[in-house]
This record gives sequence, C-alpha cells and structure tokens, in this order.
Amino acid sequence: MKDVARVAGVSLGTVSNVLNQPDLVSPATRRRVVDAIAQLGFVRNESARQLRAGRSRTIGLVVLDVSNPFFTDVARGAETAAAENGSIIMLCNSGQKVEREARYLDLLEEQRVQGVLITPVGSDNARLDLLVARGTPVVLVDRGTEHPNWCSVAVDDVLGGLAAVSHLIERGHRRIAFVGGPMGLRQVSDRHVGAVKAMTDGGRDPGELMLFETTWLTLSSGRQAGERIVGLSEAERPTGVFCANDLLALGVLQALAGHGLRVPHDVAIVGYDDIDYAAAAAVPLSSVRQPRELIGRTATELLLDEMREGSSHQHRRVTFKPELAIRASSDMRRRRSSSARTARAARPAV
Amino acid sequence: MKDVARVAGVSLGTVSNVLNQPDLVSPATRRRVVDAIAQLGFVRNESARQLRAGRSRTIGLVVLDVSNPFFTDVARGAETAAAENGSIIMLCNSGQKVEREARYLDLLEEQRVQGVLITPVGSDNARLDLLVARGTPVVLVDRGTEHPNWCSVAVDDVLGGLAAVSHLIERGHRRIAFVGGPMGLRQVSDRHVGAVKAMTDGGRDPGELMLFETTWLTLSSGRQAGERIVGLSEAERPTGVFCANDLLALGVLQALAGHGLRVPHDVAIVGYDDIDYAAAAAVPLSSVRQPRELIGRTATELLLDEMREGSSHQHRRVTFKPELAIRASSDMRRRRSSSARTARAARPAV
DNA sequence: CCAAGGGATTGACACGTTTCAAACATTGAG
DNA sequence: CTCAATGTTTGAAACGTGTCAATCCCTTGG
Repeated sequence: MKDVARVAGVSLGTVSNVLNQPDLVSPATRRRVVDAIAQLGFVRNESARQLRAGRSRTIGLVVLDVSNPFFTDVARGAETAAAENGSIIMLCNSGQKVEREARYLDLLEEQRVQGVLITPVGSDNARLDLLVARGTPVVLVDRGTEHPNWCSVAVDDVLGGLAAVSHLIERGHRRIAFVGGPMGLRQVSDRHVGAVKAMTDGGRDPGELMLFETTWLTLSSGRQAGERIVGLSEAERPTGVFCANDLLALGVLQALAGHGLRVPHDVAIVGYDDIDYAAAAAVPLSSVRQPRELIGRTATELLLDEMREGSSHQHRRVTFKPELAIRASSDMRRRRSSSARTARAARPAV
Repeated sequence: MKDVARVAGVSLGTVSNVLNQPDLVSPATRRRVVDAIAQLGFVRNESARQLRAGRSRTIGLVVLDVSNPFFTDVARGAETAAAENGSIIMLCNSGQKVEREARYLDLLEEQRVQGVLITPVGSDNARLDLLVARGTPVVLVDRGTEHPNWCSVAVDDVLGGLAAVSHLIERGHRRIAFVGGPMGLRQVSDRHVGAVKAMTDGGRDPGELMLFETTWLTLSSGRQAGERIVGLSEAERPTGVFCANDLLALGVLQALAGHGLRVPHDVAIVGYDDIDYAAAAAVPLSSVRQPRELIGRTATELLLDEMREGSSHQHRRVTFKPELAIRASSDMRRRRSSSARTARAARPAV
C-alpha cells in the first residue's frame, strides 16, 4: 500500500480510503490510485486487515466426514449463505475423531474466526463452552441442544427414526434391526430412540429391536454390518433393517446383494439423509429426508445474526421435520407376493 | 501476550520465546509463563503471526465440485499430507464457474497462502500465471501441463478413455457413445480424445462415436443425458456408453433403469474415477480407477517441496496410469446370451 | 474581501506477533 | 578480584492495515 501511495502520489490513508470507502475520495485521485494498484499488481494483505479488525471474515464449519454427501450438501448451503454476507466458509473434517476436532477448534480460534458451525463428535461441551466464553459464537449443526449458550439447527431425529421403523412395522416386518453407531453420536442415539419408540407404539417389545452397532457411519462400516446380517440363519435374520444413515444402508445393501439376498424381498432397508446416491442405488433406497442445504444455510444465518445482534442476541433452536421417502428398498408388504413397486412416494413423516 | 507477560512477571519477548523456542527459556520462567497462559486462557493470534511471518500456514485447494466424491477423496489425501507438515488445507469449491474460481483465487492470494492446488475450470492460465509471478506457487491437480511455471499431478486421461472404449469395442459394441462435458474441461476432452483413439485403433470410423455433451459433471446432468439416450429409437441407440465421470454414469444408469432398459443387456456403461458409489450402484459400475487420495497427497508434497527448495526448485510433472475396473455394467459380450458376470476384475489399463 | 462551511486529504497510532541485538546475571578460571 | 564465557531476559523495531482527529483547500454567502 505504501508503494501504491507513492506511485499515485497520495498518502497511505487515501489508498485505504479508496479501498474501503471510495465515496470519500475524489474521482480524479481515486482513478490515480486504482491505476497504481493495477500497475503494481497490489493485493491486499488479509492478515493485516484481520489483525487490525480483530476478527477474520472466515466461518469455520467442522463436519464429521467430508466424504459423506450429506455434509457436503450442508457445506454448500452454508457456503452460499456466507458468500451473500462476504464471509467464507472454512471446511474442516474431524473424521469423527475427538483429537482432530479439538485441533481444528484450536486452529479456528487462533484464526479468530467469526464463528464456528459444528457437528460435534462427542457430547463433551467443555471445549465449545470455552470458545463461546472467549467470544467466538458457536452454532450446533444437525444436533439439537438444551444448552443456553448457543444456537442450533437440527432435524428431529427421534421423529425420523420413529417414521422409518413405523414404516417397517406397518409393512409387516417382525424381526427388525437397527444398524448404526457409534452410539456416542447424538444423531445415532436419537434415531435409535425413535426406532425403539416405534416398536413400543406398534405394540412390540422394544427389546426385540436388534442392534448392530458400527464404529463409523461409512459405506465400509455398512458392508461389515451387512456381512454380520448375512451370517445369521434365516430364522434369526432381520427382515427389516433401519440404518442410521444412507452410507451404512448402501453398504448393507451391497453386502446383502453380494450374498444373493434380495432387497426388499428377503430384507427391506431404510436409510437416513436421502443423499442423492440413495435414489441411484442398486435398489433405490427408502430414506428419511433432511433439508441438507437448508440446514447449512440456516446455521450460517443464525451465526451471522448472533454476530450482528451482539449481546442482545437470543439464542435460537431451529428444528426441521424429516420426511420419509419410500422407495423400492422397503416398498413391499411382507407375507404378500405383491411385486416391489418402484414408486418414489415421498410423504410427510408420521 | 502482553497480559501473559504481566501476570508471569516477564517481558513480552520471553513469552514469545516460550511459545516458539522453549529451550531458550529457563525451566522456572517457562513454568510461570505456561501457568499464566493457562490461567488467562490465552490463544495465539494467527493473523498477527502471519502478518509478521509474511505467509500463512494454509494451502488452498480449489476443486470443481465438492459434492463429487472424487474431489473429497483428493482433499482427504491433501489434508493428510498437509497435516504432516503443520499446514492446513482450505477447501474451495469453484462449482465449475470461472467467476467463483477467480474469486477464490483472489481470496487465497489475499490470505497469502503457502500455495494453491487447483483443478482449473478453464484453460486460461493468465490468472494463475499472475499468482506464480507474485510468488504463490501453484500445482495443477488432475490435469497435466506443458507450462513451465508449475508442477502438476495428473492421470493419463487419454489412456483412460482409450481403455474404457477399447473395452466396449472388445465386448462387441458397435454403436458407442461418449457422455461428458463441458469439452472445455481438459479432463473431459482428454478422455474424449482417448475414446476417439480407441475407435481408430479398433478399426472403426471415429466419426461413429456418438457425442452427448453435458453442461456439468453431475448426477442430474447424467440423468438428462440418459433421457436423451432413452429417447432414441432402438436402431439409433448406442449399446455402449462411456461417461466422462462416475456421477454422469450413475445418472445415465438411473435414467435407463427408470425407462426399463437393462444394463448391460440393452446398454453397457463405463464410468470414470471409480468412486466408492460406483461399485454400490444399481448395477455395479465399470469404471476407470484413479488413485484419488494419492493425487491429493502428491500434489501437496510437490507444493511443499517447491516451497522448501525455493528458487532452485525444478518443476515436476507426475502422471499416474489409470486402471480399468470391469464390473457388471459392461461385463457382457454383445450378441451372446451369456449372463452378466459380476466379477470385480481390475486389470491394468491397455 | 472575509468568514464559515464542507469536501478531500493527511499523518500518526494501534492491532499482536516475531526477531534480534543488546543488556543483564551467573559461573568458573586465572 | 577480574574477566571472559555462557545462559537468560529484555526492548524496540518491524509486518500492512484501518481509523480518526486534524489539516488543507475550495466554494459560497454576506
């Protein structure tokens, strides 16, 4: 900037004004400065701006798994909303590891980000509380909270789990399994709670709900769970499987197909998230749909509101309702010989 | 830091030493400083560090589409390599838009990133040349280059296209189509060139290769292309389709299935990238496999090398060979009634 | 012709670090 | 007791901006 000022024959302050408040500068000088900038190929130094401003123009988004299309869709929504505000999203992948999550939070705090949007790995709030206490707003993504110190955007996962398993029960399935994990993840445990509730509501013994716990929410974890299901005798084997997310469901589907089990005839499957690949799967996958981009967008907007409103901000909790999309993977009435329909019926949950 | 210094009863310089060169500080004072830091909850200001250092510890990665699992895998590889070096990856999504790409490059340059890893949208090098001229190293990802000013990591896309279409020809297909676009993307045009070459090598008229150009490399673009294919009469319809990437291939597959066409019986499909969902598709998808994480890792390492070596750096071009993974979607000999095999044969290309 | 007013420009300071020469303290040798 | 050597600690000077009170210059009304 000093060079620009010299070349344009003006003071440093004027250059700054041209960049930040052009209206204050006369057209003639403005022109000279702009030319000098072009001539020298001057590029603003964002670090210095941040240092001066005290805050960066970056928002941190910490997700569980960038390879999961659910999260990239959330990220896209967040990115759009941030761009409208001149902010940018810094995408961080915790990979479901507490240490990596902590490392990224450190990094983000050191960068003095405007705020953090996060789907936390654990349920330990201490680190996040610290962040908030030091002045970095936090918005919980894809998880509700009763915590007074932050906003949250979530989908009612209990309702989603309920809808999925109610659907399986309604279709006549008796041996039903839940595939998902780790249970430490709130999304997983909530969906499980919903599944259990559906059993109760359907007049079943909730203890009957079989549980296949997985370590990750990935395709390969799903394949492993699928192998375990395949390994069971026909009498033990569940006929309806609800998976905590679509990646697991796709993995299970792959494993079953690999062993010659037919979906939905031998085993029906319902996933969660309704990622684009769900409808494109070997057997189009029934799934509980979440408004993925909207979640990201809303979380970002809550954060921006919080920043603007300052101390007068009232933390808000936004909860969306999930929708069950019924496709071929579960769309067959048990104990009937009706052929699987492939209708893409999407209907409101519950 | 000033506060820490005061509380610990030392000077500012000492606090800095504790943080950066602890060995220089006596254990006793070091202890006092560390305690003060903990007590005050002091967090380094990365902006100030960067300002002082002149460079950030961030590496920019600009990809065409974060929703494409190919790129998230590349990102994972890059992230791992960066972490080993104490750097972090900032993931930017150009969404195949030139303006967004330009905007992100501006942003990255303003942040004084260590370097930029990029899969460019266009073939206009001017903006990147500027970056390099001003001192920000650039590594091209997933695209080769003859340009002297930067390193590149690529996969031989001509070879990949060649392998895919040769495979279709060898399986007895006569009407073959290429689905992909925009042709402005080097990856797409190279794969197309390979496809044309395969026609020639197979003794066909390259003019016979049908072309379905798409706007994007996405599932929905694939579905649209699929609809166009379905719309053709049986006599015109290609029996073998090579798609420029797996998302397109999955889209085509979905459209065909939706209209009752059987894959591979009526139409065989080969994709590109071999993303995880390829093997999990409705019909497991034949695909040209690229070492996705390795691409990201290698690109990052090239960049770090370039930074370390400074002006003595020799730009390098790394090229990987793709491998064709043959699965059910193309694994049937034309004009024979043999049933589709589901073998997961992966064999070296060509 | 003067004073007041207003737009345009300036200059100095602050932001939070790192760095490095200089000052200081301690020790051991002569 | 002095000096040199070694090990610690200090203080001040950058780094590149944004801000804001102060100054300058020009116009306008009296």
